[in-house]
Amino acid sequence: MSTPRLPEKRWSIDLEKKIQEEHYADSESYQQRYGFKPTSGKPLFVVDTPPPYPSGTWHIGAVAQYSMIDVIARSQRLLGKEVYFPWGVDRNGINIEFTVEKNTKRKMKTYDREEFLNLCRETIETFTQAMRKTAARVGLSCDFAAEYLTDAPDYRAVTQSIFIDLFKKGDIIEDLRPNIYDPVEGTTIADAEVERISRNTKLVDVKWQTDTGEELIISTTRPEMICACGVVVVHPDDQRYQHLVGKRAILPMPVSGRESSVEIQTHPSVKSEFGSGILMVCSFGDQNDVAVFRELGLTPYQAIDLDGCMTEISADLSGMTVIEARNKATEILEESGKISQIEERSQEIPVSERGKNPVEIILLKEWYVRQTHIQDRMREHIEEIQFHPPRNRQFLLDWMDNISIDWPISRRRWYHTEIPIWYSEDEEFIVVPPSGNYVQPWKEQPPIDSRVLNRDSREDIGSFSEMKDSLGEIRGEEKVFDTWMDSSNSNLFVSGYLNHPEVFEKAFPTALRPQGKEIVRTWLYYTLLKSTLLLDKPGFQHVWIDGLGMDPWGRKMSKSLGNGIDADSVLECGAGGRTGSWKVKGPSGSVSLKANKIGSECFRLWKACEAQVGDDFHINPEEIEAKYFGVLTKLFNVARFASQFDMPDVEPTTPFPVEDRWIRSEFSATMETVESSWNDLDIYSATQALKTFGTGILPSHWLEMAKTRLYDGDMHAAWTIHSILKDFLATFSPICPFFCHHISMTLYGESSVDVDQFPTQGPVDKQLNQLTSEVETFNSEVWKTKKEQGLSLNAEIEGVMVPDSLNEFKGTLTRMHKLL
RNA sequence: GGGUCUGUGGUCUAGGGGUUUAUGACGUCGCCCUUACAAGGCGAAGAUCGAGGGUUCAAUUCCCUCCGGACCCA
Repeated sequence: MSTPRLPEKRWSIDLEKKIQEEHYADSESYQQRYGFKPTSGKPLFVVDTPPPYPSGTWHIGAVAQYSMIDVIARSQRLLGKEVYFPWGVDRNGINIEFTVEKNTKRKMKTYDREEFLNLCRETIETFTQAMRKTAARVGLSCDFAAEYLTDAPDYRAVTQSIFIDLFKKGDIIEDLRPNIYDPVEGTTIADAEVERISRNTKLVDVKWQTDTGEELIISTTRPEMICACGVVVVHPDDQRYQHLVGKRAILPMPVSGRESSVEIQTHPSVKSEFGSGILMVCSFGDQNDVAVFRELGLTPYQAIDLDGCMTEISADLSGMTVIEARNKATEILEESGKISQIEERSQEIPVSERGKNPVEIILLKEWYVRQTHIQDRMREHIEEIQFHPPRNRQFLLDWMDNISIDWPISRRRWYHTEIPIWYSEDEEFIVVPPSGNYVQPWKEQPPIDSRVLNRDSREDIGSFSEMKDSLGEIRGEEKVFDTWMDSSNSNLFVSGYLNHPEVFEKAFPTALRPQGKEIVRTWLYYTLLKSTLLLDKPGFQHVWIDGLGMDPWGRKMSKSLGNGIDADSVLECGAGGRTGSWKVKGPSGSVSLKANKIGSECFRLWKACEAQVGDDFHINPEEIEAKYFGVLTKLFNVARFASQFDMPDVEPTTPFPVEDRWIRSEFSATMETVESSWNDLDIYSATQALKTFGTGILPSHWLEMAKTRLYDGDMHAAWTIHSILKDFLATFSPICPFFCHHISMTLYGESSVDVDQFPTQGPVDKQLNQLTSEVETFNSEVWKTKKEQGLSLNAEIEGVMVPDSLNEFKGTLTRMHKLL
């Protein structure tokens, strides 16, 4: 008997790391293996990888999702597709600005703009490096050589070009509109960036008077906004107040530069049961106020300025911050006896997602992408996209039902893509750069081949070089884009839009958008909006929306709960014999979790097996190890066992014994399931099928039958085990690439990760497959009988009969169980 | 307050009107070092499918209400 060619007794994290490092060490062979070769002639499959946002450590839930995207990319290669699995890093945005502000303890706007941008770029680069390392460690087969950065000139140029195209088409407009504004960070934000937090506020019941001397009580949490009140409304069906309608209510606070009374009207949005049932509508206390103002055709008052301070119209409150003004207003009202009651209550208030600052609604001139007019067309396109799981399409449709205003895209920040526009001195004309340029209007002049457009009509007036002197002193736009304006091009960029038109033609709609469900309303929605506006096409063929990683008790992992688990700690668990331990805050106190070995292969296998796409998944390192490391050990040992027998050079031509025909037919059935699952992007089913076959029926039943023949050097048995194992490794390698690579290289000198055609097996023999459960049952019975009789499993046994239905298997079963 | 999704042995999961005495895995218990594997193998126990109603000849599966969880919105 020869020694196994797999010398290691079992799979280990150190072995895994060694393979991983070799795998990524030589970039030339790496690119040969995983680089995108658009001219290969194979059908293209472009993955719109979510470019991760570097922020220090990578979240374990995110890494789990990326590893599944990698499974898809690898399985598509296996199916013969030319896969582009890009590696991008999302580096624009307010987060990195905050990080720099925090690190240097200095606010952005106290810096020179250029100096601040450099600090951002340096900071984000260190985070980016750490991320690339984790990406390799978990086995991502991205095209790293073609790395794209969303803050790089080539990427930003695409964003700017798309902006100009949409502007020329009339899909981007400038307007003075109420905007959601973060006064602390000094920038406009979009609806999608607003979140709500619960906070205690004072609900003040203020006594108002009508012009006829009647008293009415109006409850408000924002007495400082009385100066911006445009109307007082009651519900049209509220019998208590019908006599008031049409009268005027006198503002209980002094105001300056405006009327001191407002009309009383009706509006259906009033909740009669809330407070007194009378509502003051201010410009702009909240979104409802905005809607009422628009519907009633009222002229808004500007009560808050860009610094978040009260304006002139608030008279005595002028110049105070909103909070100061609120307290002062309460004080003034109290002194003048106009408060009947103050109640503490908790209220949900809107804050900015990033800065957690209470937001205000302010009238500002901003840039918008028009979106309300195109919703129906978008829905038609969305119909054509295949969602995984199908139910998650609903997240998108629900969000779209709520779209009522256009998308504000300009921001008063710095580390973002600049709005590529210059204004003529008289503001009538704008200058835009030619497509493909990245420009920074706040510090540069327009490129010489820029065009001059009429600001309102968008008509092209002429070239900048010719008209230069007639424009007066031109002014570069200082504002930048919302980061989603960049992110929502990712599918266009990776599919070759503008830069590789010949690829784009074949690659769009982009094959796959994989993402988490928490950013459906932003990333997915905005991307689809753009493909509809720009190309009138669906942006994708498939959208794959995964669930969220949760802590072991089903709660979202977050810093504030202290229940987060760092990705590297899981991937490195077991390396160098070091065990992993985690302290996680559970619902009742801290819990210690321990694991001896996990690593990338076990981690990927766990995610592939544990949860269907779209389901939230609990992350517990102890469980990952306990449930899935054994699977690797088992498979490794099957391979190790096989590795002591040589594979015959050619398939034996003499007939195979029934047990070999049977297991090959079973394997064919498994391969059919696996192939169709990979085609459907169904990781779960593919993995389950492989696991069941590889750890169950193959070793437990067939191997036991074939053992003797293998030891005797039987060619049929050797051919059977190797041909199955080789194809098994190929189809399993999307899930555990390093594991399969190592075994296949050692045994066959070819890597399973290089297989680019789904292995074809012989036909399924239905009649043999029908005997499978009988074989399993019979084996179980014999094992059980031996146990009951106190016999060891390899002892001879008398009186057991092979049933007639398994007549064909009589010989092999008799030998296997040593039946007498 | 509203919407969407979700609730299956201790844990995680499959299934989805009758073929189900509900799948598999982990854990538990018992037995076994059997010429790949004790980081193994074999076997056993363990679930009135969240609760309550309804539709039906038949419900874990469909509908309603409630309870719990997640996400989103106002």
